[in-house]
Amino acid sequence: MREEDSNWFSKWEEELPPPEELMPLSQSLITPDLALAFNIPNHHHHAPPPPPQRPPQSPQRNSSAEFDSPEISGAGGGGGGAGSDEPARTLKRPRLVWTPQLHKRFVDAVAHLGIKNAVPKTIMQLMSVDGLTRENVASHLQKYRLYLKRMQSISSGGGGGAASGMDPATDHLFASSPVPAHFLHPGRASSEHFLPFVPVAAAAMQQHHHHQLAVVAPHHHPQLQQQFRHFGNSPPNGQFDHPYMRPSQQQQVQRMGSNGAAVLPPYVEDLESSTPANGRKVLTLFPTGED
DNA sequence: TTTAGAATAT
DNA sequence: TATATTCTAA
Repeated sequence: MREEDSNWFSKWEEELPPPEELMPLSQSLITPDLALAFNIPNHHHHAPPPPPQRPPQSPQRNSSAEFDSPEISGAGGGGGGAGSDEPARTLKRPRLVWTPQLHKRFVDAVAHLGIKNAVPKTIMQLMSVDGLTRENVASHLQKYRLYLKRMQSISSGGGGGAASGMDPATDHLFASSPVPAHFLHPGRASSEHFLPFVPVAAAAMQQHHHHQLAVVAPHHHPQLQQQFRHFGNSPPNGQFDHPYMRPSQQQQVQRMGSNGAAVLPPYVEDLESSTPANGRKVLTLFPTGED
């Protein structure tokens, strides 16, 4: 019927940067130890296979540990604690750093899913960022919602100007990506074709063909964000950075032929890991060289 | 059971 | 502070 509905996704895809636009990885930033731990060949340039991070939730046990972190996390000796015998099952992963690019991915996924269907699991699947866990997304989503709420409060109450209550440092990340209008006033999209119901792509199950509900059951009522005046959230300038990275590795995200399953183009993360004195690894998505 | 959401911890 | 982890509800 409406071509718009059918095209919205295509159009959205088009705006995605081609592989040529992909940002060069800065693998060199990866410490030798990390590279070794992740089986990353020491390629000064080029794009080596992404670091196989331990799959988030593996219902099935992969008998073969893809990689085990050597002494980078354990270090020291003296027992090392839990890591001695046990495989990388309960290993702590490096802390994820949400770069503007990654956040952009996040926003895009949420935007196209709709607030209603934007749940951590779905978002995670749509983002197709390997290594991303539901927890990562959930945590970020939590903060993102607070951010949106804060913006609503500002525009609504307006007590003292938009600048009030705005933490530059805190909101800077979120400010990097424009907030879709539907986020602010769900249910009523003035000049935006908004899909009332978006069947989640899901389908991204583990290696196994275990079928899971691809759609979120509209059981509960999503708390509707009160509509508020649309205030110019567009960043001053130079906020549009959509340089993506090279396609991610194997990503079992397949689009559902049934309905317009949203599949975001592969996303790759450059990881730059640092090993602070604490020994806690830090996973960093390398920025695309924006300002 | 699993998952979302919020609270809390590091 | 940012993110992870934990806890509780649905």
